[in-house]
Amino acid sequence: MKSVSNVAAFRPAIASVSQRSQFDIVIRKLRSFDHVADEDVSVLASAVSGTRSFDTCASIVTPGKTPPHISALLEGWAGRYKILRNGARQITALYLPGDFIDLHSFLPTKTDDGVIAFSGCKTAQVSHESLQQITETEPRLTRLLWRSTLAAAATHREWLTIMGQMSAGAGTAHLICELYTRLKAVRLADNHRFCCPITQLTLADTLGLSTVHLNRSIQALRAKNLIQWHRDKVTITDWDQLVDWGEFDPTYLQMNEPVG
Amino acid sequence: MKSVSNVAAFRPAIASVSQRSQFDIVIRKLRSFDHVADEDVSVLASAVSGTRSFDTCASIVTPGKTPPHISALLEGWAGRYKILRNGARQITALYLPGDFIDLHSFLPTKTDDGVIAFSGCKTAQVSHESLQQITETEPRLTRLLWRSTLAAAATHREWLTIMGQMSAGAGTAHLICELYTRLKAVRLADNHRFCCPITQLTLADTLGLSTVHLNRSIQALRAKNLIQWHRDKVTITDWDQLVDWGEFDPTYLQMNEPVG
DNA sequence: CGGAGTATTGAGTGACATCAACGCGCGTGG
DNA sequence: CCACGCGCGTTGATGTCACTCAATACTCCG
Repeated sequence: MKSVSNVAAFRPAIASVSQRSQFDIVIRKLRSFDHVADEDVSVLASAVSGTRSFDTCASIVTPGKTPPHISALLEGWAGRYKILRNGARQITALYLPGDFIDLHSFLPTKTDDGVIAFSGCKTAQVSHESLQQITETEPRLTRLLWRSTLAAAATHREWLTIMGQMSAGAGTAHLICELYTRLKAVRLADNHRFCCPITQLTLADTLGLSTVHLNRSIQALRAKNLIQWHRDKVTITDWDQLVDWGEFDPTYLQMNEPVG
Repeated sequence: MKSVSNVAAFRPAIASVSQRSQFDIVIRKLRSFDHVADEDVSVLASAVSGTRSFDTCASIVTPGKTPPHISALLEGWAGRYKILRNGARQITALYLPGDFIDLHSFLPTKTDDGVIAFSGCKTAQVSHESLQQITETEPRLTRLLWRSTLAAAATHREWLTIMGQMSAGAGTAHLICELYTRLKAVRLADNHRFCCPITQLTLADTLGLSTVHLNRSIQALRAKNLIQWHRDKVTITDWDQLVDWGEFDPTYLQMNEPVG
């Protein structure tokens, strides 16, 4: 666990034009699931009360504390994690731009896990009250938001399969396919290339591997000419084989458009 | 994968008195999360269109097929699973009496996993249309159902932590604690004893272990005098130590009452 | 130019998997 | 009632994937 300097910049409560256009990424994400009515877009966008910025390694949600609002990620990568007594850390979710981070927190749920920024991040906030109101008056939008939490749960199940049954190499391939597919859905990746701002340590904690072994798994993928990985630039040089090796089937991501 | 003889017994669509009392277990489960209004109980119970019975090893949801209705488990244990090319099976969820099995299926989600009965099971059905209607007119009940899917997601994250970071023995201890706690919440367990109708093979596929190693993990727990396990009867002889060894914190189960 | 963080490599160890055999309880059929 | 077979639990021997420890490179940054 790194230091936790939370550089939060509160904005005025009235959604500005620029704020709204930043929020587009969230709409793009929701549209990747299904058609979204313009009216629902308006309702959701106007529910945003402000944005916050986080430095790398800043704590977005502190373990054990229920945040006073729900957040959607506008920029950067973040992740949910849990720490065990021996210091081991498991990343249980990776949040990419457009993802809701803790949509579940508006229901009086308790969690003992935290959310950390893996790169510089910006989030948009919606108050619990606003979301509660949406569930009262906007059933269609409510179903859409519910659905986005269900897609997250399906991703959890896929990761369970990776960790329980797949080899380190296959799991790594699978995760790379997932990240590319999710980024592409919000137009942050294309041509089998994407920017991966997180370290191998983070990826290792996600896959339940040691950094050493993850590194060797990545190198095995390189040796097979399936990927290139230089600093934070990842290029998938053989998508079909990577998909095959990782047994990646994007069905669980619930997207309505094909991948390529 | 065993044979799949689906002995389904359809009942008339009008909920009978006995059917309604069977459905009580689902209400008990929902009440374990939060207070449930009597009106919501009525609405939900009247949405039940019938029950079905399944033999051990019967397929409750066939992989790849979207079921025409959603199901809640009234009796028996079931589980969601995914099979890989090499035949490896990962159990991604264990369903106990009172749990909704595929509450997510009413939203047009696709899944390539299946649900299988681990013991004789009975389910109650609610049509997608009824559930859709509930989301239109019953926001409070909708939030409650949403919440139950969020608790399932939190359980997935806990299992990710088990599989990624915990030893086989600690993970086994954790799962035993979880099962007892969940069963106790619906009054199917007490006094640190419960009936576990599933085989070690199933538990091993849940924890991502081989049967041999799971068996040795269980025996280690026995040797420490933490549990007794004879046929399908499990007795936790030292709850505090089992909780400690498995680092079990029931927070993620979202229950509003203490455990003991 | 030094230092911190990250990536990479090597060597040794350990946890868990695999393979194989045996016991045990239970249901079934003779 | 017993013989048989099947599913499941248990045990031992052996193999291997991934972890740990440790050291070295690379890159960025001050």
